[in-house]
Amino acid sequence: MQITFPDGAVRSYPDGSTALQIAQQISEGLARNVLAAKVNGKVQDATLPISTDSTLQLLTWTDEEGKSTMWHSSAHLMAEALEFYFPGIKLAIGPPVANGFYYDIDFMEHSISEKDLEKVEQKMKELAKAKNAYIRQEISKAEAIAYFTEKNDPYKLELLSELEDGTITFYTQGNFTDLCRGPHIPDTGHIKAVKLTAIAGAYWRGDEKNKQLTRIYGITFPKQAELTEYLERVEEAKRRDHRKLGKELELFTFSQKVGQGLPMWLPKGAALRERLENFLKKAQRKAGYQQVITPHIGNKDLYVTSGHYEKYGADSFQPIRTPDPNEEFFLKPMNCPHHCEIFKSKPRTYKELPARFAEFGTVYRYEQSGELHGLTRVRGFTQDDAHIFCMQEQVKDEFKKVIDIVLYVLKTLKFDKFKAQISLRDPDNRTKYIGTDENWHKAEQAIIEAAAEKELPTVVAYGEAAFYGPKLDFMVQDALGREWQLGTIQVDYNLPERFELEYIGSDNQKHRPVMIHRAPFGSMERFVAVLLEHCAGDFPLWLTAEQFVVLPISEKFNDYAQNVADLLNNSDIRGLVDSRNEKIGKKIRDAELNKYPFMLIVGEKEAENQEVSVRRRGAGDLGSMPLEAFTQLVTLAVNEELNVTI
RNA sequence: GCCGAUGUAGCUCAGUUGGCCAGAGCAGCUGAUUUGUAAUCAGCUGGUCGGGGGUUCGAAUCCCUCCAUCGGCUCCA
Repeated sequence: MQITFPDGAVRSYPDGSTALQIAQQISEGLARNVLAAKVNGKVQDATLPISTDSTLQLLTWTDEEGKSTMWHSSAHLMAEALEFYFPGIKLAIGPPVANGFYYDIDFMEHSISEKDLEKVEQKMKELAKAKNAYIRQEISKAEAIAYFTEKNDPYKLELLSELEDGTITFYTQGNFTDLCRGPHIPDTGHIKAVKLTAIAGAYWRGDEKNKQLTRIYGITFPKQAELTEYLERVEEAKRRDHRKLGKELELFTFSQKVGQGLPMWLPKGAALRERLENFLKKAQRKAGYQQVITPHIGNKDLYVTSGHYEKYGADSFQPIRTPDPNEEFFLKPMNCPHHCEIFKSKPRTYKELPARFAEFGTVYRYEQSGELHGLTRVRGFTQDDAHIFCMQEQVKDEFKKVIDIVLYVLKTLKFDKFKAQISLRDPDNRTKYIGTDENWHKAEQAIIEAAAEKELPTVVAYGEAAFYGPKLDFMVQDALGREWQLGTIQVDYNLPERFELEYIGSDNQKHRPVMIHRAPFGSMERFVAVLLEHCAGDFPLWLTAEQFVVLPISEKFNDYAQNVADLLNNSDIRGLVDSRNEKIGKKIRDAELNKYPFMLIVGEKEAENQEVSVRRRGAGDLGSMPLEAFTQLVTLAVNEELNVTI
């Protein structure tokens, strides 16, 4: 048979050769590293015979598929070790994930805590050393059912009941056999370093109505050094954690007395947020948006009309009562109903469309307590919201303009690695959504077409739409690689109908506008959180709280230092004086740690020559220069940061 | 909400076979020093050991409960 390699080389091998044998012929070293094989584009065991002409890619640790194969095999190894210590446990599923693997397990009468993990790790290493082969076995459904009936594992039996006879395989290594479609690494010997990272609860099949199983997360490596490196990366991520940086940089705080998930912005954080808001307001002004302001609460009727009451009423903050027993108000969970009423406040004509109402609107949502997370998931937050009311034929164009704003925001803040996700309805569960099929179809098409015309690389996610409409979401990762949705754009045909919005067309007839919801940041809270982790607290110069700090050599120069600061502040360069009675080395150290971008050191020489000695954070001494030269330096740097084309 | 873990000074952390008035570094305050590119020295202040209840002669330490936080799950208008 002819085997074609990724580099295009073609060689012949005896029919029935395995990928591992082929690797051995190339080199022993390669064979030792082969974890799996990609045959004709499909990943399979390296030990599986190949019988026809094929393309072959030998997968090792450097390939994503190689990694996930090893982690999948590691899940089996962990299961074997767990069965050793906890006989009778019931295994559910154990797949590889982005960083390692997990296994969901019903521990029955046993209980496990983090203290047990170490001995499980040890057992895994011991079993790995035995170099047990992962043996694949095709098995009939009846036999498979018999095996797991004997083992009394209801989860595997449930999985089996959904599989077709003739497609079922078992994998065995050492004393452990699992229902598994594979593929797996050749033997356990490849697993050299093991770390079990967490114990968590997880519902069987991801449904909270089902029993909660115990999920154990772990990660393995072919070398101890790689585990060490991985653990260092995790430590680095913790250093970038926005909760830690937010505290250190005094940006925001929480209080038990105020309540869970209710952030308070400290002076520096509030100033930062204000700069972000002004940055976006400016971009929006150019794009024809008008700022509006609406109250924090709304009458129950508003949300009955919008559909939120029915959908979320019971699970949200409960109504605010008044002396009038017939009156109920709700904290607003979103701004769109208010904006619909603004649209309705007077008769509209096609000439004023698109109408774009923008508001930094603070909303309140009762998120489950276990879901709250720093600034990324909170109960009270401010959306950089706007609603565009337009004619059907304007939808696509408006949508594209919004994409431009989102890209402008992301680019200016150097988010190069974002994901654009088209969130559509779950085709199997339409009851979750309000509105007609026809409207949904129109809205989904508008998004798909606009994204395509903007040549935005997108992924489609079914079931991720909002209950009233499909979305285009922009996702960015935090320091630990968790994905967060920031910017979002949504086309909505439903609310205009529910609110009976109308405009007079050029035909002098009444028409229904289409609504676009959009928030380029998403929310100020989440955006600042992700931005903090993205830049590790080193904000761009235009955004940072203090752009400079003047460091007098001794108290004798405090007056001159204050003079310098005042002059710079008057030219809209932000900063302050460190007039503490400390040595210059100490002041520099503190300034570096406080992430001030520029340190202006002033002593006798500078005072005499009316200059400042400039030190750039991270870069060091830039020499001394007149104040105007420094002003120019900062202005140029800021302009460059903000001069972004998309 | 669920599973697992954590909670000691503003911050980072010591302190468990239960036992003198609970410790350190940093920060803060006071004083000395008047300083040239990443930590000057000395003294001092600061804690209902997350809250409440219990066991005990005695609890930061053991038990119960509530709260908050962290890692996940479910959820996310």
